Amino acid sequence: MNQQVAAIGCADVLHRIEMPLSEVLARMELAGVAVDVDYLHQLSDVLEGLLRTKEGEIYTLAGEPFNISSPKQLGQILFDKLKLPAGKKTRTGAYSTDAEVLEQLAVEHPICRSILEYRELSKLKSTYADVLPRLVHPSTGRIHTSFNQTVAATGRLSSSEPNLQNIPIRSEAGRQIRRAFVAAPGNRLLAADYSQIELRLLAHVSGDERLLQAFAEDRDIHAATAMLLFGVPADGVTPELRRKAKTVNFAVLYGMSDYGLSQELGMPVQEARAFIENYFRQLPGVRRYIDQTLSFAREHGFVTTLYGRRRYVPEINHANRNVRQAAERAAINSPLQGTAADIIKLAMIELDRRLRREGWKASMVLQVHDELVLDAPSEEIPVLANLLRECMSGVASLRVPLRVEVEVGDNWAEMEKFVL
DNA sequence: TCGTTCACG
DNA sequence: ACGTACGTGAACGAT
Repeated sequence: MNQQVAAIGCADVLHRIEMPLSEVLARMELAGVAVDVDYLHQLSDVLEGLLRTKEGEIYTLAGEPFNISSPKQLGQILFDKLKLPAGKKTRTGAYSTDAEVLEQLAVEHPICRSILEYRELSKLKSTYADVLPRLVHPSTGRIHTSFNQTVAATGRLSSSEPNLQNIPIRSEAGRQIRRAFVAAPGNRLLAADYSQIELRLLAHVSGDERLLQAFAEDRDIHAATAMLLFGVPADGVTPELRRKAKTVNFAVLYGMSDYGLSQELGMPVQEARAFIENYFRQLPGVRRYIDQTLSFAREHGFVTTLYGRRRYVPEINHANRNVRQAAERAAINSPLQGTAADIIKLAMIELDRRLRREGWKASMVLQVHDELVLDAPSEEIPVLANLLRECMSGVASLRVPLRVEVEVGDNWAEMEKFVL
């Protein structure tokens, strides 16, 4: 088995990453993370009240009660009874009622906004507020997730039972869930995340001069992209231009199509295509990287990360265009997402080794793809914060610096920048 | 068990 | 003419 692994260039990934990491993950799972159960029970009650109110609103607007959580019943109310214009269909041919559709219909009828709000609150209550307290272990008083090493095709970890990698943060109501994740008594949470790691890796692997320079100067990368794309000076980058550039940057990482970008930016396909052409004109190294990656994938049937991890993309030469293009997007994205996974895994191994060798009381408790969370005694925080930053930023030497942002707080929602 | 929806990076 | 962003896990309703 070792010979076969070595023969495909994965010896380092196996012996220097995955095998040592398994012990680190075991320690993290055993350590668990503290949650404030009383707070979650209160939050659940609040959500229950808000849901009841919202439910009544929706029944009144619909003229009858129905199961709001049933996409089928909801579709009948919206598209048959209220005669709202149906949008896209689902894979099975039913009219979609997802957030994107409801957002568009919100200008037509107030019930749509109410349903969006109901959905948000319902998600928070049923997936988080009601479930997390039941998963607190009776003897440790903490939640012990599983970090899965062999699930994600790119080399990322996944987390299950419960998934602690999708705890809400984007909405204000969602952040109330995150507040329940706390440090042990006398401790604080220390969190560090890689800033723009996938775009930095794109700069590294593509060698694109302007991208490299932007990161060397530690520029706001989306603003810098906006300057290039729209030909404006730094003080001409409006929030709107920056937002568009940010979308284009994400689109590149995901192997964009002109159609996909046009949908995302709400503009004609022609315009989106012009954006893309302009992007590649300004950043020719990125186009070369994409061309070379696709060409390699078509020839070999797989792509690799910086450390030799493979993602097989057998459908890269498929006759069906949709199938083939999906494989192409995966081939473009996987080396970036996968190298980022390799890098944080190496940092976790190094950090764990130092925590043990040097006798720190702190524990690594969570990993969320580009972020590590530690539960640490308050007195360890100042020095530990620097150790954490050094481990994460120093684990790989690339053509761009790996910037790490460190935060401290009493709970996972209310973190402040660590400054020393 | 599958489809839909939605939480995260 | 058509139409998808990459990677996950979980709850819920319908079957």
